[in-house]
Amino acid sequence: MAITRPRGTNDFLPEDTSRWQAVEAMLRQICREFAFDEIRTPIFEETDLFIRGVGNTTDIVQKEMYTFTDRGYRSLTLRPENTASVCRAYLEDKLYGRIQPVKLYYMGPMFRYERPQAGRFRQFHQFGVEVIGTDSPYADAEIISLAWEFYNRLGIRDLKLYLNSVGCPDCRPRYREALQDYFRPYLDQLCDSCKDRFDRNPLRILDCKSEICQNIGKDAPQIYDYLCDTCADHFEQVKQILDAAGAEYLLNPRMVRGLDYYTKTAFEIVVEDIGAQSAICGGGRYDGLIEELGGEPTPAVGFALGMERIFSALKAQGDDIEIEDDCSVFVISSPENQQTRKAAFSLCYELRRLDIKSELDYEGKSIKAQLKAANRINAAYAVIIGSEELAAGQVIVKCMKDGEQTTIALADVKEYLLGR
RNA sequence: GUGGAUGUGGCGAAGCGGUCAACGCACCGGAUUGUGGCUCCGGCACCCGAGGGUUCGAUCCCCUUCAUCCACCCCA
Repeated sequence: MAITRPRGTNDFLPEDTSRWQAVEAMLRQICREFAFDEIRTPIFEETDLFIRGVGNTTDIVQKEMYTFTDRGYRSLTLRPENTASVCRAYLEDKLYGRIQPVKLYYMGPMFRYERPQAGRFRQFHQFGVEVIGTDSPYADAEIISLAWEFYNRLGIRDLKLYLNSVGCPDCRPRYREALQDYFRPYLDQLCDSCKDRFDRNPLRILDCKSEICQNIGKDAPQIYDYLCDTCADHFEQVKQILDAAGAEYLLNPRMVRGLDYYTKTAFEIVVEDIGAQSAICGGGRYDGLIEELGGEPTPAVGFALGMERIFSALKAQGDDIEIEDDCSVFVISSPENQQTRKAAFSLCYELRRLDIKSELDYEGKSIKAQLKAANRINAAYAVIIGSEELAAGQVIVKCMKDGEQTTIALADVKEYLLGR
């Protein structure tokens, strides 16, 4: 095979796309119930949007972006995530002038240049929601419950919801310093990646898989002791609202968000048994992003969930989405009689207009072969238009399940089949 | 970017230095007259990811390369 698809991309075949469509329909339905409207933004944007929006220090910006120069010498980037674009649209399209908050959802492909692995692709698909224009903890709780409801409806089990607060530009730096002060004496004992993390993102040391680092980090200061009053209060309210709603969450003070723009609430939904990339949904509050992009200070919350990981989880848990793979009617004609073939074509067309899924043979195969084809695609009925039948204005309707067949008038087939 | 595993027909899968590269599934055709699903018969890899090398001889050994999978990193 000469040309293959680019590394880390997938072809979704009919047996896949029907499942995707079912999940997408479920997501749209839930969004309707929660009063979110869809937004579609470009798949590529000016590179600077992501540098400013996602954060120059993040892995995404530093090594994972698909950036190219177009013929007008503009630097463009395939979107690695969609929140920055939605915020850009909020400003550019003046959504701040509408009723606040603005509640939007999106779904579509995202692109990150990473080594592929279980649950990780270079082109992957996210569904996400954003609530822009309110700092209410109810908004945080709302989107969390939306995500949770979705997974429950889908039937994914053993989910864990991790909740944390990562503070804000007022209080996070203080915590960061406290952590660095704490780890500094142990710096040369930490694992290699944690030595890097020390400067880049000391919060991540707490989450290291190495036992040594875990042990060293045991008595490290907790974020909760450093949150400012505003953040602490907000966090407290989110927890109380979730408690009141009966949501089960786990506080995870070590959970860090990868993207620079997060403030206050951070959450993650995780399923075991889909491999190392077990985060199936991640989100939080990003009160500083709109301002960073040149707008008025505007609070917002959102999350993104990975579509591919949904299917991994379903598969790992032995579940599948019910899909219809049968055809209702196969119309058969006599291969040697063009009149019957045309009559079959016409009947097929009419059945389709009645919303009856119908097929017929194009190749002039023998009746035996056509019946075989009907059987193979799981047709419920075969309608046989033979020369003799056509001459008499009749057709044979054969039930493929039990083999019973009856001869009826051609004019009556549609009604007959509609009644089945 | 780093590490490990793998790469034989549409799919699954034997063979691992020397007979025509097993087998199963799928697919195609046939088993008398216009009728499927079962059974039976027949067909289906000048080639073993690609390129080089070693050898009298390589799918099986070596090198390079590409791809896939898994893990690190990070994240959805």
